[in-house]
Amino acid sequence: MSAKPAFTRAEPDARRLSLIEACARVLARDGVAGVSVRAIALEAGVSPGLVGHYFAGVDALVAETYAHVEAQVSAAIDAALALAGPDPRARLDAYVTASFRPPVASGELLATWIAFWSLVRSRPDIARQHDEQYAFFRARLAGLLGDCGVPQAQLRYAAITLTALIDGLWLELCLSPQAFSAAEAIEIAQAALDTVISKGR
Amino acid sequence: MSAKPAFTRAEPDARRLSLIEACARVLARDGVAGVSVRAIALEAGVSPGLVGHYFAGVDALVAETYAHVEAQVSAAIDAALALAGPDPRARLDAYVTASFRPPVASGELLATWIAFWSLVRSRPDIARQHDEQYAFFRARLAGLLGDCGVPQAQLRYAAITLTALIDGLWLELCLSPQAFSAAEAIEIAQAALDTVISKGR
DNA sequence: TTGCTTGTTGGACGTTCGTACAACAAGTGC
DNA sequence: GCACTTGTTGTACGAACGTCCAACAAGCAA
Repeated sequence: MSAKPAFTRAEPDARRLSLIEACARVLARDGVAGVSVRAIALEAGVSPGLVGHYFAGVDALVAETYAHVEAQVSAAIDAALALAGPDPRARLDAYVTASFRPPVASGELLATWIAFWSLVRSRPDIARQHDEQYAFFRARLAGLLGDCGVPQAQLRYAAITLTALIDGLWLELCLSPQAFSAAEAIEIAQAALDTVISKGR
Repeated sequence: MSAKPAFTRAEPDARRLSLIEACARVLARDGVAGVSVRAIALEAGVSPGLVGHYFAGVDALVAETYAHVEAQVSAAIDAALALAGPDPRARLDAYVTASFRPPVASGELLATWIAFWSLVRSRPDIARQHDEQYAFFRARLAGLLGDCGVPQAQLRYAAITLTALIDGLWLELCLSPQAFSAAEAIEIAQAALDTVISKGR
């Protein structure tokens, strides 16, 4: 008679991933306040002790969850870029459009971002992770802008400007979706693109 | 022989205010994770039970702290506007400049904002408070823009755009002050002002 | 001075937290 | 089939949490 196994032994990487995904779900459902070792273990269908076996603490797990979710966001944007083809301006438009549609713009994602932001000020390692992430955001956008003819000397300002604008629109859109629509956010961001690109010519 | 009083009885409004200020200090020092009834009471030099006597819970206290801190921010901006005199464009410049200098742009303030944001998704009353607050932000900016000649038909988009840009710059400036400087943020925001205003003419 | 109102205290209570660890069992190599 | 490694469990522990409330005392009215 074969009894059901008491647990299944997973590949370490797979188990880490399942815990990270469980953390993302808890953040999406209950926000920062709902995150705890036990809640995450319960969500992952795993005993509480296992969380400590893979992560130094909740903070570290949140930081890795942010990195994982951010990688998904980047993948979604890269997919949109690939779909847009080679035309530089079409690629920028695709970047903007993808930024304000699911899965990038969503209240569930916002919870992960906020949880991560709340750690930046007190944890130097997480501050560094944040800096690297946003430097990457700006660098990717600067590349797209350069392809559209924005001169090198203006790339830094242009990238900071558009990253901040998109970030601000994204944040307010996720926090209160009824203040303005995703379509309006796209329209606004593309108008800003027009200005930045035409100025550079 | 007059012994030292065991406690001093305060005006209800004054006591509420001291608790709100203590909450703001705890948020600034320890972030969202450090906020608890006991920590706030200790910071205010008051017994833990008193917090429950004035506020329904930590969430309500955080919401009122946000409102209070936001009122200080608005007061700082209004003071900058008053100092700028009557010229519409000078007033807009003052608005932007004040937005990126202390006390508006500061990591301590950010902690209060993040704590508040973390409550928006799960608490409908706090979501409403947020919506009203940002509607006010946009309305004030729309007023200043209208004084600069931006036509009525474009006021809504212009206000959304500039609020989002300033918000995004402010957020990234507070999170990682070394990515770009306050002076650069001011320069960027004023360039955006130029564009929006000249487009309207 | 006396009595009343009520802001305030401080601790009890049950819950939940993160951590640690001994025991267990799944999978692997031999 | 056996021993070994180690991923996994489940619990115990102390600390910290929010809530509650009886007792206390400051300040006011009479």
